[in-house]
Formats: sequence, C-alpha cells, structure tokens
Amino acid sequence: MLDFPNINISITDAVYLKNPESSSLGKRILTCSIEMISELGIDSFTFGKLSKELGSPEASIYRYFENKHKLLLYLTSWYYTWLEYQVAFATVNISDPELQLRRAISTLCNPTQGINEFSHIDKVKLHKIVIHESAKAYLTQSVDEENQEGAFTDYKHLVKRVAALIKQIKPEYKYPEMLVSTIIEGAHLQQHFAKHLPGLTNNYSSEDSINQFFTDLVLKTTETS
Amino acid sequence: MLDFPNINISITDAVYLKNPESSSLGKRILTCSIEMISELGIDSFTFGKLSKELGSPEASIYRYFENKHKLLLYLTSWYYTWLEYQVAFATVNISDPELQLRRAISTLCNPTQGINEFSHIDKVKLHKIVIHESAKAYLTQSVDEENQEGAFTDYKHLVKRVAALIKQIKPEYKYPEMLVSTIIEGAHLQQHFAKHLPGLTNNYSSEDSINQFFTDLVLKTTETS
DNA sequence: TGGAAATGATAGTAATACTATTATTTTTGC
DNA sequence: GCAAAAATAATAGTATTACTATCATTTCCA
Repeated sequence: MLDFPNINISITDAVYLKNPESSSLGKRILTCSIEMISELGIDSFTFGKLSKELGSPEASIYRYFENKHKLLLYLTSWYYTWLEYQVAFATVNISDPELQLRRAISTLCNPTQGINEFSHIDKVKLHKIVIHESAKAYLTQSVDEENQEGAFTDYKHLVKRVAALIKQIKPEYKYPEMLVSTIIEGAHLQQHFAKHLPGLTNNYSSEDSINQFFTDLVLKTTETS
Repeated sequence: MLDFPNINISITDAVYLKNPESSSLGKRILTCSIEMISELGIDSFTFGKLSKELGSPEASIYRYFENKHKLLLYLTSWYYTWLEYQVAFATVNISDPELQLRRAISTLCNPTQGINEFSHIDKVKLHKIVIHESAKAYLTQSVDEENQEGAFTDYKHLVKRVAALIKQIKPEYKYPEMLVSTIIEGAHLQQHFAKHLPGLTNNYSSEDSINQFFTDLVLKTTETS
C-alpha cells in the first residue's frame, strides 16, 4: 500500500483552536503526543507531561487544543481520514464488487500492513491509540455537542464509503452502515481482546483470524442467493 | 422475563475491598452510584459528589472500593452476571437450538425488556451505564493486572454460555467467542450510535432493528448448508 | 525594519483522588 | 445486658490535574 508524504491530511476545525499542522510547535505536539499516548494511554497522559517532554510551557499547548479530549478527537479524525484513503486505494480499479469489499474489509482489519513511510505522524502508533482509546472519543457526555460541531464527520465519511460497497452488492440490505461500524469497531475490539482478554475471542496464532472472521461474516450476510 | 428478588448476585472479590452487599452503607453506595453515573457519566462522577449525595464521608466509600474504576468493574460484573441469568432463563426448556440462539441474541440486545422488579439495583439504569461506560472497564492500562485478579471472569462466563449455543448448531465454526463478544459489544455500540451518531448506523424507528441485524448476522454465519 | 504571529516564562486557582487519624455509633456473640 | 468488634463519622491534609491569565521575547516575512 502506498503513502504520499506530500499529501497532507486536513481535519475539521471543530476539534482544534489553532491548526497544529500550521506551525512547528503544532507538529511537534502531534508527534510527541502520539508517542506518549501510545505508551501511557490517554488516561495517564496529561498536558503537563507533554509540556515537559516538549520543553514548552503547558499554556502553549492550550493554544492548539482546548483539552486532551479534543486532541484525541483530532487524532482519531486524522486516522479515519487516512484510513479512508487506504480503503480508496485498495479498492480503486477493481471491477469485481466482492473483491472490492474483501479488500476494504482487509484494510479495515490490517490498516498498517506495508506502511513504512515516515512523517511526523507515526501510523502504527496512531493505530495502537485508535484501538485502545477511540471509543472514548464518542463515549462521553459531550458527544451530541461535538457531533453537531462536526467532530465525527471524518468517521462518517469512512463508514459511508464502505457501506456503498455493500449496497453495490446487495442494494436491498437494510443495515449497511450498521454492518460497517460493527466491523470497524469490532476489529479494534477483537485486537484488544486477542492481546489482553483472549477468553473473549478466538485467536489462532499466525493466521489473520480477525480479517477472516469479519470477511466471512460480511460475505455471508450480503450473499444474494 | 422473571426476576428473583431474593436471589442475590455475588461478584468476584477482585473488584472490591469490602463487599458492598454486606452492609447498609455498601448497598446505598451501589444504589446511589448507579443513579449518579447513569446521569453524569463516569467521567464527571466523583467519590466526592457521591459522598455528598450519601451524606457520608468520602473516606467511608474508599473502604468499599479502591477507586471509581473498581466500582465500575463491580457494576459491569454485576450486570454480566445478571445478564447470564437472563439468557439462561430465556433459553431453558427449549429444544430447538436455533430458537435457543435467537432468544439468547434477543436477550443480549434487549436485556431489560419486561423487567419491572425493584431492588437496590436499578437494572434499566445499570444497562444505560453499561452501554456508555463498560468499554472503559477494559480499555485501560491496568487491564492485564485486573484480568489476572479475576475482574473479567463474569463477562467471560456469559460469552462462553452463548458461544456454547453457537457450537451446538455449528461445531466446526472457528470463531464462536469472537462472534459473541462482537454481538454483545456491538449491541451496546449500536444503541449508542442510534441515539447520538445516527449517521453511523441504520435506525428504523419503532422496529427492533438492532436485534434483527444481529440475529440475521449470526444465523447466516452459523447456517449449515 | 516594523509589525504580526508564535512561543516562552511565570503564576495562580479550583477540583480531584486519594491517605491518615481519631472519635463515635451500631451490631453481635455470649 | 454488656463487652468486643465492626461499621461509620469527622476532620484534616497532600500531590496532581486541568485549566486561565498576563506579560515578555523571539521569529518571520512583507
């Protein structure tokens, strides 16, 4: 899968005060917070610790992000925008709708496969953050307000794109978006369970179990007999 | 669906310092925290606020639970134990394996249907807490430690019970536990999305969409052609 | 080279998540 | 009915967090 280091992803301004991509401190905040959150988890991560690591005062970070929750929203939005590109590249120029869908699911389950491009955003670490923390982006009291401001637009785009592939195969299917959000969140969940709560899943080592599971699930559900 | 007010649910001692069911303050802590967390969400809920509501000092609460995360683990464990009973009652004395599975899925999707029994644990409010907060019970840095202490045993039991119903129908299926945890978490997720992020799901009013979606998904996946 | 934008330096506040200690009340076994 | 034990209350204190405010300095670029 290809990366384009020169194409930069821009995120809805609903989640930041000042665009972190617009300055050098902003970019360092992104790089460093991805590093730290992937290590510490979002709960132990604080702007105080980040400021120490950056050697910049805490107040400077607050000029970019209202709080650490908004930073998490930024990072997950960035991830979903990037993931939509990955899905787009994986499915373009393929004529068989079922193969398109297979490739889309495979991308959702293993998004960082073959990624070795360097930029200030480390995709592998960001993926780790998304697995462990992204549910906390929408499981809050402020979800309605933030949704109204557009904080989840990028996630919705991704869901719509994959749902369109399902509708192509089975136009009468009633739950395409529900199925797609189940796959995306389910893939994160099962990766977490495989590592930490194996009793809740079925992990057959070295195989790509999660991809197989969801591919089977979706193809049987969308089968037109 | 029946309730047995006299049968009380006991939870692994991994999640509490002192059993809250063993004293009157303990029970009031449960009742009151369920009320407050379902209103405020776990993030805004604090032991300080709870202590004010109870009219008891904060230090007294700490004698029962190490911190609010352990209280959340207690509540989710309680819920999953209770839910396993609901599944057991819904499937007992039914000979058709497919109907057993249908009933189990229906229970997972609509667990509080027909519940109107009163006790110090409000199941409807607890269910609301589980939808919004249960993912935070295992999405932490401490998950391995807590798992080793037994904090997720009750959840695993529930998953194993429903997985057994799937194995009954399709013994060669490779992912029964994965499928069950996908349903349980997916049902919570879709209820949250239906209410707050409808663009990520398909909500057809008044119908039991989520139950239909998962029933269809599971039956097609476990179909033996 | 002057003015705007970005960053730094410093300080301060309210709330949170605890811990510790000692006093009082309630329960329970005998 | 009483003594010991268990439960609860009262009070106090600390480190950390999540901010906000203000003013000084540096960097950039037109």
